[in-house]
Formats: sequence, C-alpha cells, structure tokens
Amino acid sequence: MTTLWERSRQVAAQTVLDTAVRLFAEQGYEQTTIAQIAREAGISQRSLFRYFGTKEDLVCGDQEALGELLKRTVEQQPAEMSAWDALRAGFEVILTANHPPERALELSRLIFDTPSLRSRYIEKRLRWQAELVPVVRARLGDGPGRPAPDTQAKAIVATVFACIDTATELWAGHDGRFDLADLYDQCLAAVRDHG
Amino acid sequence: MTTLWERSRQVAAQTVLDTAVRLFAEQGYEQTTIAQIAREAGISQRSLFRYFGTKEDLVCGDQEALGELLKRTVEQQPAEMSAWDALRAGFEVILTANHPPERALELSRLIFDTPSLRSRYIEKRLRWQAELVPVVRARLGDGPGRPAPDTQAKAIVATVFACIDTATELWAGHDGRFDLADLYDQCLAAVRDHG
DNA sequence: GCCTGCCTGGCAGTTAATGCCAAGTAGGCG
DNA sequence: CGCCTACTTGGCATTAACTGCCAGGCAGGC
Repeated sequence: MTTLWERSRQVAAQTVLDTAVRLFAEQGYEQTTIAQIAREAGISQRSLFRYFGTKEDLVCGDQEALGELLKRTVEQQPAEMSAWDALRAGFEVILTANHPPERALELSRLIFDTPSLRSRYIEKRLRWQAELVPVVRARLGDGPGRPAPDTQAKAIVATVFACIDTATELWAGHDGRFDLADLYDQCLAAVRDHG
Repeated sequence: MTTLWERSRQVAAQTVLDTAVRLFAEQGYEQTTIAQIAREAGISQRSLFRYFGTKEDLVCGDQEALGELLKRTVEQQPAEMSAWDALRAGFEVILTANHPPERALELSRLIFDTPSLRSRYIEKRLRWQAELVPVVRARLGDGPGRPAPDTQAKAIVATVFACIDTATELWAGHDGRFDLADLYDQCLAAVRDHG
C-alpha cells in the first residue's frame, strides 16, 4: 500500500470533483473551463488531466466501475431466471451502488441538459451493452431461436437500456419525486405488455 | 432564385462531403484532420466550418431533414393504426429516403466503428425521439392508462429507436447482406414476443 | 458600368487535450 | 540519518477543433 500517495491522490481527486460539480451547477458545463476548475481546486491543469482524462470524465467518469458491477451482477443471477429479470436485478444493484440520490439527481440533470455530456454518457453505456450481450445470450433458451440468438440478445439489452434511460430522464425531470425502479418497470411494461 | 451562389455552394458542399468520407474511410475518422479535408477539397478551413458546423456533421449532418420526414410520416398514418405500426411505417420511409445503400453502408460502418461518432449520432436521434413522443402519445388508447401516457409514449419511442439502432449495427456488421427491415422486425419480436 | 450585399479566405485567439522534461517528495535501504 | 530510486507534479510547447473579425472579391440589381 503506497499509502500516503494513494490517499492524497484520492483526496485531491475528490476536491477536484466537488469543485467541478459545483462550478458546473453554478455556471453551466460549457461555460466552465478546465483552467478555472484547476485554479479553484488548487491543482495544475496538467495534473487534472492525469486524474480525469477528459472534461467529460469529471461528470461521468465513474461509470466504468459500475459497468463491471453490472455485468457481474447479471452473470450471478440464478440460471433459471429470465434475461429480463436478470437485467432488472443488475439495474437494481446499480441504483443502490450509485451516488447518494441528491448528487445523482444533480449529475443526471447536468447530463440530460448538456448535449456533449449526454453524448459521452451514451458512449459509455454502449460499452456496457456490448459487454452484456454475451451474458444475456447465455441466458436465452436455445429453443425455437427464431431470431438469431445474438440479434435477440442485442435487442433485449438495447431495449433495457432504452428503458433505463427513459426512466432516468423522467426521474430527473420530476426532481426525483418518483421511484426510479418503479419508473423503469412502467417503461418496460409499456413496451412488453400487449393489448 | 439566387442561382449561381446556391448552386456553387451545393457543389462545394458535396465536394467537401465526398472528400471527407473518402478520407475517413481511408485513414479513419480521428486520424483525419479538418485541415486535410479542406486542403484536398480546395476550400479554406474557415469556409468548411461555415458549411458544416462541426467535424461530426460531415458524417451525420443530414439527419435533421430526415427527422422532419419521419415525424410527418408517422403523423399521417391512419388513425386506427397502432403506435408500433405507425412507427414502423415511418422507419420504412426513412430507409428509402436515405443515401444509396452503398454509401449508407459506408457511413453506417464509419459511425458504428467510431465511438465518438456513434454517440453523437444517437444524440441527434434523441431529438427525433423528443419530437415523436407527442405524436405517439396521441395514438395511445387513453383507456386503462396504467403507466402515465407520457411515460408509455417515451418508452415506446425509445425502444423502437433501440431496435433500429441494433438492426443497423447488425446490418452494417454483415456488410448489408441482410435486409434492414427484416432485422428490425426480428429485434422487435425478440423484445415484444413473450415466451 | 457602378453599387450593394453576401460570401470567402486569412489571421488571431480560445479551449480541450497530449508529450516532454525538470523538479520535488515519499519510502526503502544502508 | 542520509542517500537513492520511483513516482508524481507542474510548467512549457504543441496540436486540433472551433469562433470572431476584417478585408477583399464576385453575383445580381439599378
């Protein structure tokens, strides 16, 4: 354990993060420059870029770790559980592992209101999707398999994320007044329940 | 008709576009600079940015117009048609109105192989989605309305686009050997058919 | 044939991001 | 305790995507 180094690195990163989120909320994402964040956080621009590879990572940087967690969670659901239910379980875990709701709401609003951020966020999510496809594929009955199993798996994963996205947007739009998991269930029901 | 101006503008834009797509295909998107495109197309960098606001617009710039067409098409489907079928009809029209298949394939490959392009592309489509929500909402039976109608409409639209996206990815990945509309139907079936 | 108006190109400047190098500091070792 | 090594930091220069500004040119109306 390279204790002091790791620790001060952690502290510095958190300071930068707090500064950045505060400034973004105050003046908007585009209007806030890296130079300003670095100045107010008491760090050089160069080091800031070493902590966070890009400006966008300041907002949606911790998504990588969540992706790993999501994949593992879905994998570990009981084998008899359907792909849909396994994915839902994964989603649920992500929810609890995320930021405290207060901050999650702030970040969500920022992301949904800032095109470049939203784009980057989507990009990260696409990587999750790609990783989940084989996991979901393994869970599909090889039975009738009318659509090629890969097509099926890709479509299911894409739809689940579309519903997560829609639910999150609604949640952020209503200032977190509704339950995110409930909204997700409503979205999925709207898609899958015929009639 | 501001004939000569409009016309030469059109020609110049097309030249730039062809040059850009060729270079992107040859060396990749990230490796191609605006300076190079401008040089080879015989235009100043400054003017290139006047034609296409951003580098990404060189690839997915003509999406705006298609969005309008999509919305109008969905609106004009017979009133008794379900939201799903109306959206499918819109998708079908888009397919025929798009680039010739050869170029569409090339562009699709470029987009799906370049993360930043793909996310930007999805972001543009999100604007279509927002415009389609009220249209789809009007088509939903006000009946039981268990999920709030807006939630329902958003979820349906998001899912349809997720399936379009998945189908396009598969189509581009298989070099256009399958029919895009067929792939779309398979994706939607994978999502909506229980079993 | 001139005048007006739009368009173009060049130039400078901003911002995000990357590479390089010198300087500082933690932690191990004699 | 003092040195050495490893790692980190910060400054400098550079690139690439944009943007604003201004001068000059060319189409189209009079």
